[in-house]
Amino acid sequence: MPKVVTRFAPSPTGFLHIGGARTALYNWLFAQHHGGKFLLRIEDTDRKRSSDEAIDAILHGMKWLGLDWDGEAVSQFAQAERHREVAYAMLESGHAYKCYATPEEIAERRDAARANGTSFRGDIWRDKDTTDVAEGTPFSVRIKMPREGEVTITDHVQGDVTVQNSELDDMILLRSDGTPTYMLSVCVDDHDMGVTHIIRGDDHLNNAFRQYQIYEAMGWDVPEFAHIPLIHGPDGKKLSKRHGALGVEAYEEMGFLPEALRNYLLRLGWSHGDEEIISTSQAIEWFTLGNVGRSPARFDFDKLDNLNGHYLRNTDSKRILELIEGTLSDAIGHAPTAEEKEKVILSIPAVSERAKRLPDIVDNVSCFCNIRPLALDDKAAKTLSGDDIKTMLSGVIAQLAGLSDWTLDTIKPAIMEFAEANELKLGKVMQPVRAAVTGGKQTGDLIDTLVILGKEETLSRLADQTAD
RNA sequence: GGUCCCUUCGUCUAGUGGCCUAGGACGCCGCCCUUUCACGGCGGAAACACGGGUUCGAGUCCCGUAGGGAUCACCA
Repeated sequence: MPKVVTRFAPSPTGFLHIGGARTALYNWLFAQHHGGKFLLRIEDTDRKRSSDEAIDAILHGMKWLGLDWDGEAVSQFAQAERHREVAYAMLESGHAYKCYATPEEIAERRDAARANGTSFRGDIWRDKDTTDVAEGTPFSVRIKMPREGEVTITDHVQGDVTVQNSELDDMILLRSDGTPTYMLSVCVDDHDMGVTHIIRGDDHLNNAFRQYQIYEAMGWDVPEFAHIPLIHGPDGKKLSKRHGALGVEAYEEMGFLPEALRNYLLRLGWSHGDEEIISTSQAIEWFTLGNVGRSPARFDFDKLDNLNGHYLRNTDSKRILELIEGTLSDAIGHAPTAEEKEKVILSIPAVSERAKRLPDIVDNVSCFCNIRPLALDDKAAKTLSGDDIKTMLSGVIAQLAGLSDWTLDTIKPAIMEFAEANELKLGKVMQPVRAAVTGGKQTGDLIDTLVILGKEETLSRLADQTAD
């Protein structure tokens, strides 16, 4: 068995969308699983629709997701000369022929056929005598498809699929301007790059039969195929740029961790028994094409959120800080100081417990920075608006101010003592203190919060709420 | 319309003829924990599209119907 070589071949007409990301993931995983290679090729043969921005977006998306490819990303357009060479070889061997029909003529014939309920195979010049054609007349090169028989492809996901050769059209290999089409280019590149397994979207299943004939005509080994189902939007409709499909950078901006998205994408259409949380190394060990489902899946943000929350909780605080530093600066209006960062890091474990996305952490962790006077949310404002709250808070300040040690073991007894002395329930004291000190943010255990904040900051915030 | 593919809880899925009175996860509902919030724990509602076969026995195999999807470019 030859070494496994897979590839991801996006066209640079936009960002790397979620479906493409999953296709790339599966290709990457399959190659890793077999100790093979994973190649990246940019399908830029359509010069008009390709852009460098799109290429950058795709490369960035791949890197962010952690899908590293072997060697350099290859430009398909750069191989145009080789593709042309193959087209001419097919012309030479009689597997292709010149077509002098104009695009208008073709369109006309196609429309007529459609109206008749028949199909048009583009074969106007297939058997025509070309001796009368004037020198220099532009022509395209079309493949001469077999008209008899059928081909069965054993797809690694879809199983045996059979198509009658009579269904195949004489597709164009070389446009009349001499540029190769995608259909030709993919075959040549996949062959030249030694790709053994083509794992791609379901939408290419029909193309496999057309491409099969190119391999046959050239006498090349036909690669293995695996056509994975497409991803649909929450409403069950196909995900497209117009319809809810987002680039992976959008998920990055929304605050998802790449490992969470990877895990989600892996489970969307693939399974290993009841496993849900799957590490990358585990995924590499377990991934096989046979476990890929055959029906399209819907994208579900709730599940992604849940998974992301799991990974957030298990991520080192320092890394979280690095990830949120930029947005945190925006939130507090200045770049966090070293002292603020220290407090933020201490608060991250507790805050992460209740977060689904990075912005949730930023929002709650922001109150550990020096942003007095603290803005209060509605609930906190209401808690602090009660009768005698100011007096009570002043009492708490007095109680706490006397503490020489500011720790878990000194603060809690002090507050309890204060509550008892004033015949107040603990909650009646804790809730206003929490509101005054956090402004309503979710920060975990109150005493922990006070410890992290420090004595001075705590007392200042409390004092802020006793002033008129 | 032609061709091809698909069809288990709302969603992602387990299931490869008996282990299925169909399991897990997300979401939802209830309870517990609790100084807030969340996490967590416990419990609950919730599905084999339909109709025929084959078989001692079908979610699992075959056929049909319905529904969904893909594709039919000098785009990729």
